[in-house]
Amino acid sequence: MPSMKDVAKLAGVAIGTVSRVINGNPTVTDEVRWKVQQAIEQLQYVPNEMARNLKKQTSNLVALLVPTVWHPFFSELASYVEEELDSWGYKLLLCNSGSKPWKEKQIIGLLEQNKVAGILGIFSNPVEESVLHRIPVVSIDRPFRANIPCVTSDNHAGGKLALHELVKAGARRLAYLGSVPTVPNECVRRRDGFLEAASQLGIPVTVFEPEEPIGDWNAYLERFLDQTPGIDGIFASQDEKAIRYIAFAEKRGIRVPEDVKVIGYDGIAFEGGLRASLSTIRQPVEEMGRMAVRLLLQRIAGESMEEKVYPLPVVYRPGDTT
Amino acid sequence: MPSMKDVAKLAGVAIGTVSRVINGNPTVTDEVRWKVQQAIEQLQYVPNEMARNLKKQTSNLVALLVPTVWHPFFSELASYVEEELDSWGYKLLLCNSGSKPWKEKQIIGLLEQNKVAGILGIFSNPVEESVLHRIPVVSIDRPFRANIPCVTSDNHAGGKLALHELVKAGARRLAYLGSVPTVPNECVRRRDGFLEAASQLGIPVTVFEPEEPIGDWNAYLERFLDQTPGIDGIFASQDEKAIRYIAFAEKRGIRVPEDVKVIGYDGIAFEGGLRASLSTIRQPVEEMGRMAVRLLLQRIAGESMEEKVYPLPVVYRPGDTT
DNA sequence: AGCATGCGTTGAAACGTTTCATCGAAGGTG
DNA sequence: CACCTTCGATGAAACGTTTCAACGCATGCT
Repeated sequence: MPSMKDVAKLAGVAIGTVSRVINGNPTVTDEVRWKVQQAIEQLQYVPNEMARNLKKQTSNLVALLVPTVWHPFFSELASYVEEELDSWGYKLLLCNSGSKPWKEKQIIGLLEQNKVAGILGIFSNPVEESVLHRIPVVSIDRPFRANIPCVTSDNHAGGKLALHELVKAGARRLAYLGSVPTVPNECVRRRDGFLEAASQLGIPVTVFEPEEPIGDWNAYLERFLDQTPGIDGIFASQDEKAIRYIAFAEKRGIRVPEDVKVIGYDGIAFEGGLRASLSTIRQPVEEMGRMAVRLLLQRIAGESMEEKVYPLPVVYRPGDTT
Repeated sequence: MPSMKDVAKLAGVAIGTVSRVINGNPTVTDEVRWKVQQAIEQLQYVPNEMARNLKKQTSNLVALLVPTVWHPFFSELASYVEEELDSWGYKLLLCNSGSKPWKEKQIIGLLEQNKVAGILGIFSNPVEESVLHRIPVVSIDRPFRANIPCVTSDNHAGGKLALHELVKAGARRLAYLGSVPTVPNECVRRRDGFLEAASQLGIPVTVFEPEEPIGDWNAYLERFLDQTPGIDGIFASQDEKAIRYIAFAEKRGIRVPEDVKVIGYDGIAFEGGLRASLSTIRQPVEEMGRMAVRLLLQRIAGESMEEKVYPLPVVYRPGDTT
């Protein structure tokens, strides 16, 4: 592999001059620039990014930390994040935490060693304060700490929207099928928006939330059905929950949407999926991904942030379940 | 950020000694090791991976190049690849090529600059010979060149399997809904396996393949229906095609599986999706991902490969469309 | 006592850049 | 003509590691 030294020798200039040509520094004579470019061409020289990074003490790598990329929402997100990063000359390091706090910590440690320029994450637990001093971090979906910028969908508005759409579809006896409320992802805000709008309209809502991550879905949904007799409308905090509910309910002879209307949240459900699609509150995944990247790059550039949580507008995507 | 120099000074030893302690070199006295570890602890020292990489002229980064991670097959693959890499101490660099040859080339160039340890890819066009001399490469799904190891599913066997399952389900007048045959992904082998098994049983098959990537699905499927009247069984070269066909056909009053049985290929279709699932030939995604990683790491370690194409066994996953 | 042996440690070179103080020549001014 | 600027180019230091030849010091052998 040829290095700058070789280029410099061949072009008959100093090594620093080669550097300036490569970095587009304008204080170079056209003649010299031409000679250097010739030499680069001839030697097929390509700059060694590692050396550059070592010198500059930062890399062109940005990490995206997700629970698992094998989930439509996260893979769609990753896709946009990669695209946006690429357009700014950064590369994407993808890490799966499996939602395990210890794994998350370990990964962040490794990322520090690798001197990534910044970290984008859907975190499962708060990021250590000390890390924040050393690496720019932007959180997605989960506002753990006040001092990390966080990009989310407008969960509160989404919850309200879900309620209004269920009512519009004719449902009157509603249930909320939620997530563990102690994990501060934004599901609680979806719930609160939903409940707030419901109470404004004087509509009763049964809230059903697990106390810990769900292991046995069948048992869980069985319990849900028991506790919500006569229900005719459901808002699920995530599409996946909605889909599982529907599969389970139909086996029990409950028809969707005739007997029960269902609205999910996320917008992951395979568009034009087999036979039916889920009505859902669609998160603005693309905007969230791109915005998170741009915020992170601002941080990397040393600019300060204006606000702390950036909620992005959601839309209702009608399907066949309302 | 403290460096080895600081640690060495604090521990009162030479800088090289610190290096040996960190790398677990056994030729270090327990006493010295202890002193160094104390110093590391005290200074909160973490090795700088960049400097290490520069010196060793390689990184702990492996790139995975996919057309788009926003496709269930690729995101599942990425997930397993990441996990396997992680277990070997490598990190995953994710790149989307968008199936664009120019983009693919550009990315590979950047990866070279970044001195990735190796590249795993679902390539859309042949990788330049010169690159192969410099970086270990393993191809997934598409055996472009004889000199790159390639991990695929056993497409030929998968095609045969599809035929037998369609016949078992009672179909007799079959069609193959395929992909552009000039792109040497392995779809042609699926077709050939399908046709071979069909001719052995003396069953006629209508082959329908686009000449270029499909733009207008409606027009395309319209044409397909016109050219395959009276068909009662379809093998689609990819799940996505199968799903689109079904959605389109049902609008035309064709019932699946009553009128037409359908089998896809990939195994991506959302398990337990809304109401119905696709019958499909499932690729062994996990095995493919892990094997590709292991092959690549062998290459990186300088070992030679035994064979060139590694086909992994597929299974039939029955759904509601046969 | 003299000498080879082996082991643990040292110090410096090297990896390939960027950056900065310095230098030399050309051009403008008094 | 001497002097000050300006501008392009130079050369070396620095980034934080790894690696390797060399070194000093016990130890065991003759």
